[in-house]
Amino acid sequence: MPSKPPPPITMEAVYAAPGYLFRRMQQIAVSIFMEECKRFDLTPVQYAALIAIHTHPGIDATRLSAVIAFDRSTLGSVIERLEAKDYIERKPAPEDKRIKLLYLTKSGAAILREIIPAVERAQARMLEPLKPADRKTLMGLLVQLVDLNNEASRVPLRAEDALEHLGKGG
Amino acid sequence: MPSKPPPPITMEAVYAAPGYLFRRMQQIAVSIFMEECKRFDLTPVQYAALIAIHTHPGIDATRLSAVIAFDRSTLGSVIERLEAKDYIERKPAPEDKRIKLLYLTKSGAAILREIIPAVERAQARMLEPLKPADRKTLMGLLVQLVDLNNEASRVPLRAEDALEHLGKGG
DNA sequence: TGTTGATTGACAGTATACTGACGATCTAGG
DNA sequence: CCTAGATCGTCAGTATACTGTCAATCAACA
Repeated sequence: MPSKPPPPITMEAVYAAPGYLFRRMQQIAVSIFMEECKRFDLTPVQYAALIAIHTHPGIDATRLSAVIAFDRSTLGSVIERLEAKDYIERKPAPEDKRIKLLYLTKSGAAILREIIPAVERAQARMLEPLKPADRKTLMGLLVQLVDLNNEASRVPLRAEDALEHLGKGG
Repeated sequence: MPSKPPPPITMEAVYAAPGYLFRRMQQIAVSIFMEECKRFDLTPVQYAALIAIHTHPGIDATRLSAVIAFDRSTLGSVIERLEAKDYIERKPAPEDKRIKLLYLTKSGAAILREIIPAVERAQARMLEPLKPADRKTLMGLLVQLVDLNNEASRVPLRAEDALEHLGKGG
């Protein structure tokens, strides 16, 4: 029986590959986000971090990285920049000298309120070319895929675990 | 009539946002690619560049950036690294002193042949958690979305345009 | 022909993203 | 109490990704 021939080396194969499409779509998404939000001087990553700190005041950097599925090393510089812009502040934890707790400043809370409409517009624009039914289908499949592939990424999302020690009386 | 209330600020909203899901999926895709291909010392981007140079020998950096939808600045360092690994070589164009033409070396052609099965495995693994029918649906929608949003990215894909001057006799 | 405008590759600067390592610190076990 | 292991923030190193700029070069036009 004949063995399967090797796949042809063509750009068409690249253009149809999941990895290529995910990278391309991410580039497009960032581009649209930055365009809608350019008057705010906030990147998508910085936005996600602000939301997480707003939702969980007093979170530390390691737990924050688990909540938004971010590399801890990368997060260090993100936090630094947010602090430099006076959107967040770091306070040492009294009971653990290793930890620094993160809080939104008034400035940070204000920018968050202001930027949200722009973010909503950006998110809508990313899917706009699709028919409404297709948007739902795509998002549904993506949520599934990201969830089922969670452990495949270096920094899996640990939304609940990360918060056990945060005022929930775990 | 009552105006729509502002959306709540929650992590759930972030987790369901297209931009967040695209970023997350890209992280996962890169992670899987690197895992399957770690013995080859090639990144996803370097792989795409090699394929494009293989398909279009003698392409220059600017056209290459259009063919794989890459920033020209970024591409400079990618080319540098591929050249340092002796997978490609740069030759000055005789009729235009600004341009350097890109060619695969024997080493580059060899690594390409060897890595392809690993890349195929990686691409398959990214979609593996979904049912076969859902994989097709997702890829179909993504291809559409990336194509229809092409102009929204800073470096739109220009597959055909870029090759008008390359042995096709315009 | 000579100048204008566009293109090419290169560079500096910023911002993710990941690997691996490190000292400081905390926790558990003996 | 004291040490072994774990955790925390940080840092160095590499690799995308984008913005903006620059000199060299080329093409087109007056």
